[in-house]
Amino acid sequence: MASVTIYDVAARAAVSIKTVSRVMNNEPNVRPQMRERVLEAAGALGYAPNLSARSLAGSRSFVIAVFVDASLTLDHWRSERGSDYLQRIQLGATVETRAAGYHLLVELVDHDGPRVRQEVGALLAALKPDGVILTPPSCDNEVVLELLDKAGTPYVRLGPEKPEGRGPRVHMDDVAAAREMTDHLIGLGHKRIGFITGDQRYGASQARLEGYVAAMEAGGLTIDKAWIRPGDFTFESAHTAAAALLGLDERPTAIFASSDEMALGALAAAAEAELSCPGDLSVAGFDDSPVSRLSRPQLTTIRQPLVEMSTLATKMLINGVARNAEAGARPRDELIPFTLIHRVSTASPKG
Amino acid sequence: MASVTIYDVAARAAVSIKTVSRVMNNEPNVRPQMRERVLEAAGALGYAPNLSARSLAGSRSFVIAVFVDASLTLDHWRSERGSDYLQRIQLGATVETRAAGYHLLVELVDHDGPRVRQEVGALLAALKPDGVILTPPSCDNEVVLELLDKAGTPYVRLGPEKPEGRGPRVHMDDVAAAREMTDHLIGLGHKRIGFITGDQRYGASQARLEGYVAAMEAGGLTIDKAWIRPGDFTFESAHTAAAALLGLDERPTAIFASSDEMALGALAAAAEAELSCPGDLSVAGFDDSPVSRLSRPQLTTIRQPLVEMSTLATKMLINGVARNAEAGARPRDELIPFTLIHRVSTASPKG
DNA sequence: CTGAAAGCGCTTACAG
DNA sequence: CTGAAAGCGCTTACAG
Repeated sequence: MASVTIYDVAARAAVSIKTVSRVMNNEPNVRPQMRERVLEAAGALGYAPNLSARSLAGSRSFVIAVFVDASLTLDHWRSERGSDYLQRIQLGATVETRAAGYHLLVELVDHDGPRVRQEVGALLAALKPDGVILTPPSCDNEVVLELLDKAGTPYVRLGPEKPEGRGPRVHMDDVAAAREMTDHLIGLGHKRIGFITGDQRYGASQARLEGYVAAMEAGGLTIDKAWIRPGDFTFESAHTAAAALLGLDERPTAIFASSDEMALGALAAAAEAELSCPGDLSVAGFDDSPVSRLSRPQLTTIRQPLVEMSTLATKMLINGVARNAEAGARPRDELIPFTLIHRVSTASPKG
Repeated sequence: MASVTIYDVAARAAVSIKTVSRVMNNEPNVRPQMRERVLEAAGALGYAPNLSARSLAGSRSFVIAVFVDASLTLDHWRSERGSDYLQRIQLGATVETRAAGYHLLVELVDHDGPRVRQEVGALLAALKPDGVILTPPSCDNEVVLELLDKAGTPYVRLGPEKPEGRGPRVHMDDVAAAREMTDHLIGLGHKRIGFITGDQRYGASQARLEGYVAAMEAGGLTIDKAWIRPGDFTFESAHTAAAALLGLDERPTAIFASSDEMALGALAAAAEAELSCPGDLSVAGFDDSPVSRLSRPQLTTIRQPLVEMSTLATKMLINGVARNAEAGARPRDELIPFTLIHRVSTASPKG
């Protein structure tokens, strides 16, 4: 079926295509009566402007792209992990792009090796997106940032590690969050608190560890280095780590895992050691992912405002706020607040 | 920065733009030497063909869209459920589109009310996607199918309920899967098997119930209607349903939940009733979602081949297989096999 | 095997 | 407030 074009609408409304264009773009300088006629014709014909033509002729593509790391995504899938990080990021972006008449493109980017430059270069040249949302590690990749700057494509960095003047960012304070959770445990009376780290490929892992260390020090508690065990965000890694912690001569009375999924692994290890939670052992998670509510006891955790972050990032891109890299103007830096969700898995230690 | 166009490449290689076009599209009839020169020039210039221009001038847009229901998605988010259905569908589609040089667009569609026609019509007119992947309930929506047919846009229906001649589909047999799981429980020696249904807005919920009923009947077991309890795919709904089942005078020795998340709810109810799993009670799930491995005991469940399904659907769209609605030719119907994953949560009843 | 011309459906930059 | 012309960067259909 031949599609209906701006010419068909113009003919039916007996106006020029320019007038149709004005109406479709909500431009000023159209008499109400003309606008009415055009709208009527467009409605009757079921007209919708062709995106490709708009993009080619004009300066906007009505497309926002999200860059996601290819190998991390595939890894995540292969290791069958339950994180819904991407899903939440996407939800905010999809809803927001849709509301503004934009479209969301999900692009897998291979950040390892020398292909990045070629791949991202081609992506930007072919797509000409009006904005790009950068998830880790894209948000910290020098080549990606350079290419984006060179192409003049606005972008927002989601949860970046490197702050220094590299474009607008939207993030949360992982250090402060981990610190608050550790303070929560200390406040409950815990002195021996174990910590399970996340996958070191993510900057957040290091930040959360820092927060834990800072809070322990501020609380006057000396960290036994045996209390810090490596994990990689998987249930199994935390299961192993927690089992080791619980096998210590003086075992911790609380375990702070860097993700909810890992907290569940710690819970399983506790059950196997016949320790009740939170009676014998407190367990804290991080993320407030759906799985944090799928255990008994339900997990005390940190709520990451991922949907809010991607919603804001998308808005900035569409409003043009992200573009304001004015001479000397500092790029926007939005810190979104986290929340400690106190559920059932943490309590005061016995005695 | 002004982008590099086909003219720049043609000039540098000292050929016509048509030759550049041929090389970029891997068309025949180009001498190796010419091709070499063009490739060299394109590489040096960092040229990538503009998608909008290709789409406008040619017959392909290099875009595949996935239609996802808006309210179901928002509901899912609000109810904080842990299903990764969409994530898995998207993974297959993203990887496949990328491999073929295509791009994946995620479109939220509002299927309730009268807006569908306008919204989907505008989407197709504006985007002109080369193919559309239809997730439920898009795959069964008459207006969506009609619009797609009228526009001549190839599509694949993922997990549709209505089979009759409405375009190609890729799906799994939920009835057979539920039947196999029920047979598994019967084979273990269970006679009183409780069933928790899924959200009735999804066709799969009804199919799974049917499979359960069919297997019970085939096994010569009479179903007490108190054994079938309503759920909506959430942990809480199953927790309530399972508690009711366990409160029966003659309680079931096994519970088959229509999703993994619900199986975890059943597990929690069992723990509260001080019943061990699988010793006192067997619990089976459905989906093989990541959460099925996050419990102790790990869940026996049905693996849904979602990534395989979306991968195949995308391939069909890109290969043009989905387009073959030749006169009289029956649309492709691909049934992807499921797998019963026997883990720890199911065993023979005591005694 | 190669290329010159026309046109895809819009927006831009101008003119009136 | 409205419109005629040019052009965005490609592919199509055709000629040689």
